[in-house]
Amino acid sequence: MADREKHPNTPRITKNARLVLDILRQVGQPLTAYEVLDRIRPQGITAPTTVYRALERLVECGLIHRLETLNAFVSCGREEVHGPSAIAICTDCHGVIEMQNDAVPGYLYGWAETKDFTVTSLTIEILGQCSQCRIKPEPNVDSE
Amino acid sequence: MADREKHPNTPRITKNARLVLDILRQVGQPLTAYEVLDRIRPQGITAPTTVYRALERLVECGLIHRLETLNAFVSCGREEVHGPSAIAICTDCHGVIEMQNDAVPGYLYGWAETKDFTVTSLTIEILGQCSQCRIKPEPNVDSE
DNA sequence: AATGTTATGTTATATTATATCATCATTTAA
DNA sequence: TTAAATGATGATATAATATAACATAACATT
Repeated sequence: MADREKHPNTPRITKNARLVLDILRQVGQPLTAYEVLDRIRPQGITAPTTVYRALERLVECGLIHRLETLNAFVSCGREEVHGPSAIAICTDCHGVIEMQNDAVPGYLYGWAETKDFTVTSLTIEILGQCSQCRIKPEPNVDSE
Repeated sequence: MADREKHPNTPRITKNARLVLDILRQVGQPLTAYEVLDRIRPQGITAPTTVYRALERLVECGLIHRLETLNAFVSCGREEVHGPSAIAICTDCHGVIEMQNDAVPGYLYGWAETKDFTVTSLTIEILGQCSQCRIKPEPNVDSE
């Protein structure tokens, strides 16, 4: 409630949004909408629409990120995110590293401005391999 | 052919890739795979698979970009692209502006390195409104 | 010609996302 | 206190995006 007072233009966190947020926080990794749905079924949620609505709300609240390159959603590293961030995603373990530095967004906004382009959203995603997974590569099933 | 000599690890441009590339170049705007399919049907192509294969090849060749935020594909502004670029996409007219500057990718690579993260791909997309569309807004259907 | 390799064709299906409309809950205002 | 308005949820259907799997064709090499 304090949240709402501080950020009155932000949608409130409804019952379903709460359920979805808890799942994403508990997992700590990106999940697709349907993966969320599978985990939320025990709570009586059966329709994709329901999950998508909750996810959309949470994105608007800045509590989760949508990862365009994975078609998935992940809870923010910090409690809440303000302004755009860059996200590195390990394609092996699906771990996520967030960068909250303003430098890159700042630069991109600046560039957009020179093109007389009005920015409404910024997506910066980096796919690759985290240090853990480089050291200890995916256990290969048929490595004879 | 000179191309293949210069970039031997790049897939060659096959018949279908050629067809798709020509369409994307002619249109000059992002198209979804199925929009490409519609325009390529007259050439006897009927299956999504065929289009996706061609698109994948063209992305590998660096001749087109995949736009993650639109699930669409657009031919490169330049003949061919080397290294990652930032792309601004107008949500009104779907026009695309490419930035080929190395600064941002360089910064992001640097950041990834500090996290000991090995980058395999970089996606930078900016959604918003181009100057044209800000001046002359979308003709609103029911503006009474 | 036999073989291997790459590209293409064909069918089916998986995955991701939205539209639509009905119902329920909560607030607002008469 | 009810009526109206608004916002959230539920339920069903379907749209839009993408891939799997396997068959055939084209082409190069031997």
